[in-house]
Formats: sequence, structure tokens, C-alpha cells
Amino acid sequence: MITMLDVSRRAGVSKATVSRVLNGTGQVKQSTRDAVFRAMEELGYRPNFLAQSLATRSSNSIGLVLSNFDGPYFGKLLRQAAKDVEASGKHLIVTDGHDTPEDEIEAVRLLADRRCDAIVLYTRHMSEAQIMRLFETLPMPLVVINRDVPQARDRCVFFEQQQAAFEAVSYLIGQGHREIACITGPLGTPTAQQRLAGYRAALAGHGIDYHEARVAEGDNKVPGGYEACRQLLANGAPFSALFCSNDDMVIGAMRALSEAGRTMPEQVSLFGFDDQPAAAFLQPALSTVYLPIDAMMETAIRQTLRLLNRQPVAALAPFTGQLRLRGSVARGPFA
Amino acid sequence: MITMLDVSRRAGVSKATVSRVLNGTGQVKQSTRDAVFRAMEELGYRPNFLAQSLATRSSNSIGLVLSNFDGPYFGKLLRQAAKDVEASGKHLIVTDGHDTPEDEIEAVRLLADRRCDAIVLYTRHMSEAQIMRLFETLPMPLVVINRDVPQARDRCVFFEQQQAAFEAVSYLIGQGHREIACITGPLGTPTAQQRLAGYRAALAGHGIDYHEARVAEGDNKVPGGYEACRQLLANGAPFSALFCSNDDMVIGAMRALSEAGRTMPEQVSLFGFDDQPAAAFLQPALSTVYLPIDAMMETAIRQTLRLLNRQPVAALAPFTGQLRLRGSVARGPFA
DNA sequence: CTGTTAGCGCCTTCAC
DNA sequence: GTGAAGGCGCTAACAG
Repeated sequence: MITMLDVSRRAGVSKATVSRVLNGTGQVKQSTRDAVFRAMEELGYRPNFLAQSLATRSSNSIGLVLSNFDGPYFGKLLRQAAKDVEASGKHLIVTDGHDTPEDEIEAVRLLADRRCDAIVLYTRHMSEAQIMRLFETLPMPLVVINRDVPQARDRCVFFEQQQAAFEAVSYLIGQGHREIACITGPLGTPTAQQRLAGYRAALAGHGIDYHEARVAEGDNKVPGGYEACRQLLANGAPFSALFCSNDDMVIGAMRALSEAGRTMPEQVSLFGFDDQPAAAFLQPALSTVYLPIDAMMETAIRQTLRLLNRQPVAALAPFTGQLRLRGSVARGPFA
Repeated sequence: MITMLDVSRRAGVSKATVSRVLNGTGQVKQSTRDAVFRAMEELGYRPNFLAQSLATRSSNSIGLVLSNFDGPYFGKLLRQAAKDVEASGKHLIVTDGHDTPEDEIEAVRLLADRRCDAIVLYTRHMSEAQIMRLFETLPMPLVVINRDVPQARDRCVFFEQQQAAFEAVSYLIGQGHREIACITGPLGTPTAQQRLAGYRAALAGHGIDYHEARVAEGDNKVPGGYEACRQLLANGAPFSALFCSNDDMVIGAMRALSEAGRTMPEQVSLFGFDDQPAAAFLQPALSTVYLPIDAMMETAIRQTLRLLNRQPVAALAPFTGQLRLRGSVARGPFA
């Protein structure tokens, strides 16, 4: 491994000078600058990132921890993050939270140990208290996605899950449905709870009774949606519409429904959540809630950079859902 | 930020001793060990990862670069990598290659600058020469996924793309299809080229002429599959089966076909590639090629660790496809 | 403009 | 068993 010392010797200057041309700091005569560059070139020198970071106490990178690498719109989210971070001239370093609060915290700590300049945390599991604790103990800025911590609204980017679910189900009701089934996500996660709450609120708001037999818990995955839907069918409580906590589960549910001889959307209308790329191409084309994850991530990164630069920051506005209405919803029996 | 020096003072010992108990190296009296631990605890000490790495010249982490964060089975792949790497007590650090050879190389270099102990590269774009150059210049072990470099079979984990495509299309032919259309991936990538080559080889092997009008280039995404399929339909060359370079494009194609009034699998049989989670739940259930990405990633990590530990390594066997036969293929007109 | 001198926080001989 | 001292590779005053 060739070091700055090697370069300095080859160019006949001191390490300090090499450092100067490397970082473009201070004044260096053009001729010696050239000499240094040439030496670096000839030796194939690459600065040692660790040494640089240690000396400057800044790794010029921001860390991102995701609750689970294999989440639904995870790829999109990651791409957006990479793009925005790199646009700022910094590096992105990503870590997986293994879908448990402990590991999510540990992941954050690891990034902190790595001296990331700032950290962005997309959590599905941490409690508000745990997040607060991080806010208080971390020596670098932290921005949280997907959770609302009222005491730190300037560092929280979140989505009005319940409201969006409420609107989706209200739409179904508006179309004449009253017997509406629901497949939830893992009920251990706030996100799934909130979407379920939105479903319940919509029913309640329209004077429709809540029936346990019309609700099944899924795992946000395709096969899970299939199983949950079979459960629903087995329960025997009739339904003319089905609201799912995400699009993937709708795909599974569609198969269960068609195996049961139900036609869609005639006999069963469908509503999803996420608006994943395939949604518009399913048959029937899926009505769903659009989740502006790229915008959310962009906001998160932008705010993070602000905090990093000690610019004034204001509370962030919650993101709201947007219904994408497509062919999967037909008029219901009460239209 | 509290350092080792703080801990040493608090515990009334030297930095060296703190270092010893931290790393479990050397002999330390139990009582002083306890004192040190207590001091670390009380101060909330966390070792500075950068300083550690710089001093030991090892970051205890392995780097992974992916051609594109938003690839199809990307999440699965990443999860597997994280799991295997962490099982070895190291950290995983991931980077995006932005789907260009230059950025893929740059990403590798960045990881090298970070002094990763080893690097795993999943590339879609780099040429063999570029990969060879990396093999020669990187100071740490490199293992490549998804590319076969004959001179370095012990560091290449790859899949027999062409053979798998050949088998899939041969199966269609065996079922009585002769007019078989094909939607390829981006033809700039070796993967797409190889799958197309497999398609052509299968046709040729069965004495069937190749028709350009039955081939359209897609982009591996759902909407791209839709567009490509419409193109195929517009071309006017009839086909009783459609082979797609990946499952996502099949989803798009299915919509185009049904919009054109084609029934599946009766009028058009379908075959995909990837066996993504939704494949078995589409209607008709999709026949596709299973790609053992987790096994491939596991192999890659395992081999990487071997190289790291200077254990003897042998050439890696290529991975082969496995057909998942489901309802999307009906008997063809020549059955 | 450029070189010298101290660190950054930790590990690691080498003595005691 | 423990401490002192030097070094990992680079940056950052401070002098000239």
C-alpha cells in the first residue's frame, strides 16, 4: 500500500504539500502541484480513507439503516438515498436492522462508531422512547423515517398511514361497499396497526360494524396474502371488497379469490397499498395508495444535510397518501 | 466523544491495559479488568472504529457492490449477504454501482479505500478485462458474482444463463410450440445477451427459424414488458408462446396480451425467469427459471472468507438453472 | 508558497 | 500483569 509519504518523496516535497494538493487547501505553486499529481499518478496513490477520517473527525459519509433489506419498496428507497447523498458529495453506507428493534439500534450504533457524519434511520420496530434515547445520545444528527416523534418533528419524516387507509376504505364505502374485508400487515408493527386503525375508523365513521371475521393478519408478502385470504374465505363472513395493507398481499389474495371462484372486481373489489410497479398492470388494475417514498427519502436526506451544516431547520410536514384509482374497484351492492 | 484515554484515567490504568481488556489480548488481572469494564460502562465508551482499523490495518468488514440497488431479487440477495457476513463476525458495507461499468469500478475502489478486508462484486456491466484489472490491482481479495472469468474461476460465482434459457425454451418446444416470441432484457448486458442466446440456441437446435419480429427488447421492468409485448403484437408475427428474460416483464406482457384479447395459457403460453415470490401466484401460475441467488451469494461470501483467511480455494462450479413448471404453459399447436 | 510539528484514537512491541 | 513509547496515514496550525 503506497502512502502519502511515498508520494511526497517521489515528488520531492513534504507530506503537507501533498495533502494540500490532494485537498485543494492552501496555495501551492502550479509546478509543484503538477509534480505531485504526477507522482500520485505514477505510484497509483489512493488516499487512506480511514486515516483521513480519523484526522478530520469526519468520514464524509452518511449512514442509513433500514429495518429490513428485503422490504417492499426498499430498492426504490435505497436508490433515491444513494442518489441524493452522492449528489451532496458524500458517501452512503447502508445497514440492515434485521426487523428487530434491538438490531435496529445496534445498526445505528455501528454507524456511529464508524463516525458517520449523520444517520438516517428507517425503522419499523423501535418505540418512541428508544428513538428519543438515540436522539439524545448520538453525537451526530439523526433523522428518522416512518415514525412520528412529536418532540422532534424537525427530524421525523413520516406518512399519515391511518389517514390514507381511512381514505381508501372510505372510497370503497362510497362505491357502495359495506362488507369490507381487510388483510393487515404484521400487527407488531406500528405501520400495520395504523393502517388497520384507518380501516376501522372508516367503518366506524360510516356506521358500519367491525367484524373480526373479516380481518386477517398477513406478513406483507405474497404467500402471506394468499393464506390470509383463504382464512377470510374460510371464516364465512361475506365481503364484497377487500382492503390489503400492501400490494404484494393483494397478489396472493387474488389467487385465493379466483381459486374460490370469486370474480374481481365484480364479486370482490380490491384495494392495496404502496402502488408498486406491478399494481397498474395486474388484472384488474389495482387501486391502491401511492406512497411517496422517494419524496420522503429526499426530504430526509435534505434535512439531514441541513442539520449537518448547522442550517436552521423547521418541523417537517407529514406526507399524505394519494389514492390511485384503477379498475379493481367496482360498485358495491349498496351503491 | 469519550476516548480510551478517558477510560484509562477513570479506571486508574494505562491506555494499553484498556486496549487489552477491550480486545481480550494479553493477560489482565481480573480485578483491573473489572475496573476497566466498569469505567467503560460508566462513561458509555464506544471504541472508535476508524482508529481501530487504522491501527490494525483491517476494518473487519467486507464490502459488497451491486450493479443497481433496485434490481429484481436484490433484496433477497442483500439479506443473504448480510446474514452470512455477520455470521462471520464481520460487517457488511454495501454500495451501488449505478448500472454503469465506470461506477461499478469506482464503487469497488471506494470500498478499497475504506480498507475493506475483502470485496464482493455483483456486476452486470463490467467487461472481463475490467474485472481482470481489478483482480490484479486490488490489494484485498475480490470475488465476482454473475460473471465468468475463466482465468479466475476460484473467484467467480456465476449462473449458466444461456443453458437455463435453452432449457426453458426447449421445454416450450417440447410442449408443441414452434412460434415462440421472446422479450429480452437490456441487450447491453451480458445476462440479457446470454438468455437471448439460449433462446436462439433452442430454436436452432430444433430446426426452427429465428424471426426478428418475434423478439423485442425490454428493460427488465413491468411497464417495459408491457411495451415490448405490444410491440410484439404489433409486429404481426403470430406466436403461441412467450419467453421473457425475467418475471417482472411477464407481468407487463400478460396485461398487453389480455388487452389484445389473447387468453393465457390457451392462446399464449408464458415462461419467465427468476421465480420471484409472486410467480407462483399469478394467474396462470408462472412457469419460470429458478435462480439460486441465495446459494450463490452464500457461496460467494464463503469463498471470500476463505480467501481472507488464506485457506486453499478451488475453482467454483457454475450454478445451473432449475425449471419451475406451473400452469402458464399449455400444449402448443404442434403437440 | 512550503516544511515542521503535533496530534486524531487506537494497537503493539518492549521493558519493568 | 502493566506502563511507556512509537506508529498506522493523514490533516492542521504555525512558522518561515
